[in-house]
Amino acid sequence: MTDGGIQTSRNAPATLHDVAREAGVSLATASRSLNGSTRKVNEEYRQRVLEAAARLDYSPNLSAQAVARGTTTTVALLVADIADPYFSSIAAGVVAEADTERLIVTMAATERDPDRELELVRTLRGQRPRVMILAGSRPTTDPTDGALGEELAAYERAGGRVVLISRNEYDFRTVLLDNRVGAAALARELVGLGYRRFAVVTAREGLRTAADRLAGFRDGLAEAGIDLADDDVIRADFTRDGGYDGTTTLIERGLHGVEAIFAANDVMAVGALSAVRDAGLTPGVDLAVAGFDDVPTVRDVTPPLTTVRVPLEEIGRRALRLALGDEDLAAEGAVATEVVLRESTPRRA
Amino acid sequence: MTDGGIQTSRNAPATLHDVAREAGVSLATASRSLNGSTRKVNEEYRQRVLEAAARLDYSPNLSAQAVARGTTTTVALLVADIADPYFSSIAAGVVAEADTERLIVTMAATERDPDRELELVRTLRGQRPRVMILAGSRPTTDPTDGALGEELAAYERAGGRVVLISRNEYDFRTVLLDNRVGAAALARELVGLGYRRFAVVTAREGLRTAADRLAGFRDGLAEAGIDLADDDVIRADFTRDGGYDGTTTLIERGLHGVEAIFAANDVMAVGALSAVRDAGLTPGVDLAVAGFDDVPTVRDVTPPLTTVRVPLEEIGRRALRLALGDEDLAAEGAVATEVVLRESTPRRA
DNA sequence: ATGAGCTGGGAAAGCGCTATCTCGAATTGC
DNA sequence: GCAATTCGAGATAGCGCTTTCCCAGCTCAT
Repeated sequence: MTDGGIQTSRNAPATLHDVAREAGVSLATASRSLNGSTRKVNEEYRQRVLEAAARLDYSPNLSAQAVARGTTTTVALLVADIADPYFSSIAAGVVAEADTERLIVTMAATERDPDRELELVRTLRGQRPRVMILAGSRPTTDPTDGALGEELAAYERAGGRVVLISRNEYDFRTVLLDNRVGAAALARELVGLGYRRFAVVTAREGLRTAADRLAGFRDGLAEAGIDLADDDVIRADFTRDGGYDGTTTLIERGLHGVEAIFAANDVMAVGALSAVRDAGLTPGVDLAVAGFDDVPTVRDVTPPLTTVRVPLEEIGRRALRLALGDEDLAAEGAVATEVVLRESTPRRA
Repeated sequence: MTDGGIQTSRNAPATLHDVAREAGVSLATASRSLNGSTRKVNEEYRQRVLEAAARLDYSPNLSAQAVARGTTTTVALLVADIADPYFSSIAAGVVAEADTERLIVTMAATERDPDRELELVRTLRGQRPRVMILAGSRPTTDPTDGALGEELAAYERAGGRVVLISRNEYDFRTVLLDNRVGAAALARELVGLGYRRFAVVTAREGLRTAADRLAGFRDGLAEAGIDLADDDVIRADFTRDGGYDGTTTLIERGLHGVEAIFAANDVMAVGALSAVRDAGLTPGVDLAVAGFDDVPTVRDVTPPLTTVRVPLEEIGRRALRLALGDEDLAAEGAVATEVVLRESTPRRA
C-alpha cells in the first residue's frame, strides 16, 4: 500500500461485536451495558464491557442504532444564509438547546431559493430527523405551489416534528415573532421622539416578515395620523447590500423632507447607515435610521442603531423545545419584541 | 387513539420494500432503480419503480444506507461559536461546498472548551462522518493531554478524514492561514502610515492563533526597529467584550503615547472601537485601531476598520475539498491574507 | 420438598437498506 | 442447431445495532 505512515493500518472501527468478544459476553449484554436499557446487567459484566469498549476505543455507530431503534437523535435546521447574523444567532440557540438534549444538529442553507429549500427538505427527510426547523421567511406566494407543505406534512405523518420560525404559512408549530406589533411600537417611539416624515427600506414584495414589519410600521404611524406614501417605500434585497442600495436610491432621488429611515432588518439598516454616510450625510444627525432584530453588531456601528430587539438565540432554543413537545410554549404565543432606542435616532430638537 | 387530527394516522414512512411491492418488482431491482448502481435495469421496470416511489412519497433512509454501504454522506463541523461571524463565515463555506458534493453537514459548538470539544468529537465520531473539520484555535497547552489527538487519529485510522482550520498542532491536514505573515504585513503598513507607538489587545496566553498574530506583529515592527513593550500587550477574552474590556483597561491605565491598537481579531477590534469612543476619544483620530479577519461587519463600523483580510468562506470550502482529497490544495500551503487599510488607521500627519 | 415467580445472560429475529450470488432466458458464434 | 456467453431480475446474506424471546439458575412462600 502507498500509505506512507508507520502503523497507519486502516482498521475498521470496533463494532459492538468486537467489544462483546473482548469482554467475553454476549452481544446483547454488551449492548445493554453500553446504553442503559431497561434491563439490568450484572455490575461485574458491565465493568468488563465498559473496559473492553475503552480498550478498543469503541464508538457506537449511530446509523446502526438509528436503524435498529427506528429513531434518530438528529435535528435538521434550514436557514437562508448561515453567515447572516440573524440566522447564525438562531442557529446558535438551536445548537445550544440540542446539546442539552444530546441531539445532533444538521444544517443546510436554502440561499433564499424556494426550490432549493424544497429539495433540501427532501434530502434531509432521508435522515429521519426527530425535528425539522425551518427558519427564514418564505415568499408570500409560493412558487413551488404547496409542494413544501406536502413534503413537511408527509414528514410529520411519519412521526417527525416540524417547527417554523417566523412564518405562519402552514399549519405547523411555529415560533412567531411579533413583527407587526414590534414595528408599530417602533413607529410610535420614533413619533414620540419628534419624527414626522419617514421612508422605509424593505425587501422586495412578497417576503412575509418584511411585509409584516412594513404593515406594523404603518399601523404605528397611522395612530399618530401619519401616512406613509408608497413612494417612500423602497424595495431592495433583504441584505446589507440591499439596504445600502435602497438607501442610496432614496437619497439620490431626493429626500423631500424625510427625517428617518426604517430598514426592515438590521443588516439592511447597517447598509443604510453606510449609504447615508457615503452620500455625505451624517446618520443620526441629517437622517435617522432604525432597524429590526438587534443583531449583535448593531450596538457597535456608529451611531449605535435604534432597533427592535428580537431574542434570536432564545427563539432558536424555543423552536427546538416546541418541537420536542413543550406544550407550555405552544400556548405562549408570539415572542415579545422590545424597542431599543439608540443614537441613530436622537430626539428631534 | 388520542390523535385528534382527521386522517392524521401516523404512517411509518414508506420503505424500499413497500416501493418494490407497489411496483411489483424485487427489492433488489427497486434499490438499483432508485440509486443507479453499476447494474442496468430494464427501463420499464425502472419507470415503474420511480412512479411507485413517487406515489408512496418514498424517501430513502440514509441511516440504513449508511449501515448497508458502510459509508455515510456526512461532514461534521466543529466551531467555537456559531454566532461569531468568523466561524459562521467559515461554516457557510463548508456548507456551500458540501452542498455541491451532496454531503450533509452536522454542526456543533465547542464554546471554546477543550473538554467539550473532545466530547463532541467522541459523539460525532459515532456518526461515522466522512470528514471532520475542526475550526477554531486550541490552547497551545492542551489540558486534555493529547486525548483529542488520539481520538482524531483513531477516527482517521477508521477511514475518516480530519481537517484542522488554523491550528497546526497535530499531524492532520490543515488549512493554515498565514497569521504571522499577515500580522507582520499589517505592522509594516501601519509603520508606513507613520505610526510608531503601538499596543496590542489579544487573547489570554495560550491561544495559538492569537499568539501567532502577536508574534507576526512584533516581527513587522522589529523590521522597523520598533519594540513592543510587554506592558503594551493587553490580554482579554477573544471576543467583542474582551476587546472592549482590554481597550478600556489600556486607556484607563494611561496611553503613554500609544498611537494605535492592534486587536488580534476583528470582533475584538470592534469592541475596541466602542471602548475608545466610550472613553471620550475619537477612534481613528485620537487612537487608531486595526483588527484581523475582515469579517463582514467591519466595513460598516465607524470608522471602517483596517484589518487583514482572511477569505473565510473560501477557507471553509477549502477545508472540505482538502478533506475530500484535493491534493493540489495540500501542496498550496497557507491561505494568503491581505492587508486592507481603512479609515480607522489614517495616515499620520 | 416443591413449584411459582424473578433475575438476568444469550440466541436470534429483525430494522431498512446494499451487494453478492444464483439462475433462467435471450443472444451469440461456428 | 447447439453450446458458450451474456444479460439482468430475484433471492439472500450481510451491515451494526436493539429487542424480543427463551431458558437456566435463583429465591421464596407453602
